[in-house]
Amino acid sequence: MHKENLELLIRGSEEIIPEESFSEQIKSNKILRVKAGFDPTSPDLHLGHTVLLNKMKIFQDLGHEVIFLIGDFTGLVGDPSGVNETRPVLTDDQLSKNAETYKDQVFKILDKDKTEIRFNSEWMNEVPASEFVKMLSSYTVARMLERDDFSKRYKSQQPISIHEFLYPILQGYDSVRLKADIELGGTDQKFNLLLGREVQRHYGEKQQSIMTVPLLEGLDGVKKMSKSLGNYIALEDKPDEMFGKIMSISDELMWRYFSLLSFKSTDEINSYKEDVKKGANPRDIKFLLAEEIVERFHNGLGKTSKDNFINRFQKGNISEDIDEIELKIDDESELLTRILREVKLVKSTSDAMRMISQGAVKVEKKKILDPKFRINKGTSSLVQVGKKKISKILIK
RNA sequence: GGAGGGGUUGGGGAGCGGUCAAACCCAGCAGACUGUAAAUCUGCCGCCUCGUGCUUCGAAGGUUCGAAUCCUUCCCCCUCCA
Repeated sequence: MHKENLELLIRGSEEIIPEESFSEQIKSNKILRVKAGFDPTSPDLHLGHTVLLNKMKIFQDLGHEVIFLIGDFTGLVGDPSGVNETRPVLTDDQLSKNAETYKDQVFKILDKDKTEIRFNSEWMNEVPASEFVKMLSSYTVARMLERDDFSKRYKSQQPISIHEFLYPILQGYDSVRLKADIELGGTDQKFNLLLGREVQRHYGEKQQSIMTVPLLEGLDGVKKMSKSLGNYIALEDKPDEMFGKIMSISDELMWRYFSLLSFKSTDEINSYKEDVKKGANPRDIKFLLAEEIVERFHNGLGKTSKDNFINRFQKGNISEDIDEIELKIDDESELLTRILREVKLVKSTSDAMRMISQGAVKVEKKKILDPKFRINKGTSSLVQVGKKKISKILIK
C-alpha cells in the first residue's frame, strides 16, 4: 500500500530532496500538509501548470492536505528564478484580479472541497519589522549569490535589486507559517524550495521535503511554457484553438507532452512510439494527444474539435460556426486594411498592407492583392489572414 | 562621495554629422513545400491618409543647411575606489 502510493507520487517527478525523509513521511500514515505556490502574475493557467496540479491532485486523492498558495504578496516582489532581468512590479489591483482568475481555473483539476486556498498577504501584511529582520537573517548574501541566475546576472553586469533576494526567503517563510511538510514546484523552483528548509530550521520548525516536477516546454519546444513568452496553451483556450495548438507542436515535442500531460499508461505511449517507427503518421498519434487534452478541459468536445480540425485543414472546408463580428462604418464602404485592423486580424494598417502584398489575405476564399480593396456596407464576408486567422465580418 | 564605461527599433548588437526607419543575428509573421510537424527556400518584420508622408535611437534643450551620431543639463544602469 505504502509502496504503491510512494511509487504513484514519485512517478513523473524530477527530484525529491531528501528522499529518505520523503518516503518516511509517506509511510508514516500521517496526513501531510503539501504546499505549492503560484505567482499571480499571469492570470491564465496553462498546460505547464497542470503538470504540477496533477501531482497535487494525487496527493489530494491519497488524503493529504493540499494548499494552493497564491503568492499575492510575493508577487509584489517578483520571482527572480530563471529571469535575467528585474521583473516589473505589479499593482495591488492587477494582483487581486489575477488571483481571482486563478481560483476559477484551478478546480478544473483539483478537488474544490479538499483544497486549502491561501494568500500569503494574509500574514505578510502583518509581519512586524522586527520579525522581518529575523526572517532575513536566515540566509546570507554570499549563498544567495551562488545561485545560478543571480551569479549569471552579477557576472554579466545586469542589475539585481535587493528586493529580489527577498523572494526565496519570503517563500520559505510561507512554509513556516503554513507548517508545510512537503513543498512542490517546478525544477526552476529548486533553489527557492530548498531555501524554505533553511528558513524553517531557522525558526526551529520541522523541515519540509521538496519535490520538483519537470517544466513543460512551450509550443516552440525549447523554452518553458509561459504566458510572457507567448508559447502557451491556456486552460481557458477554446477547444478548437487548444486542439490546433497541440497539433502545431513538433513530433519530438509530442512525446514530451505525452509523458507529462497524458494520463495514458506508459505501455500505451510506448506502443504509439512503436507504431510511428513502423511507419504510422505521427500526425494521427498527435490527434490522440490533442483529443485527450481537449476532452479533459472541455468535457465532450474532444471529438468535435478533432472533426473541425480535419474539416478545416485536411479537407479545406471552413467550419460554419465561426463567430460573426460586426463592424460599424460611416461610409458606404470601408478599406479592407482598416477592417482587418479594427477586427484585430492584423496589428496595424501597415501590417495589413504587408499581409496583402504577401498574398496572405483572402475574402470569401478569394485572394486579395489590391491594397485599396474595399468592402461594402451591409455585406457579411469570410475574411482570412494566413491559415489560422479567420473571421466572418458583418459590415454595418 | 571619487574615477571610468554604458543606455539604439521584441531580444542580442552595429552605426559615431548627411547615402539611416537605422547593418547583422535571433525571435516573430507571411508565401512555397507539407501532416497547420520538422527541415528548407523566398519575402516581410515603426506608424498612417501608402507619399520624394509621419514619428523613432534614455529625457529635455542647443549647435548645424542637416544629428542616433557634436555640446549642455537631467534620468537610469554597470565596474572600480571610498
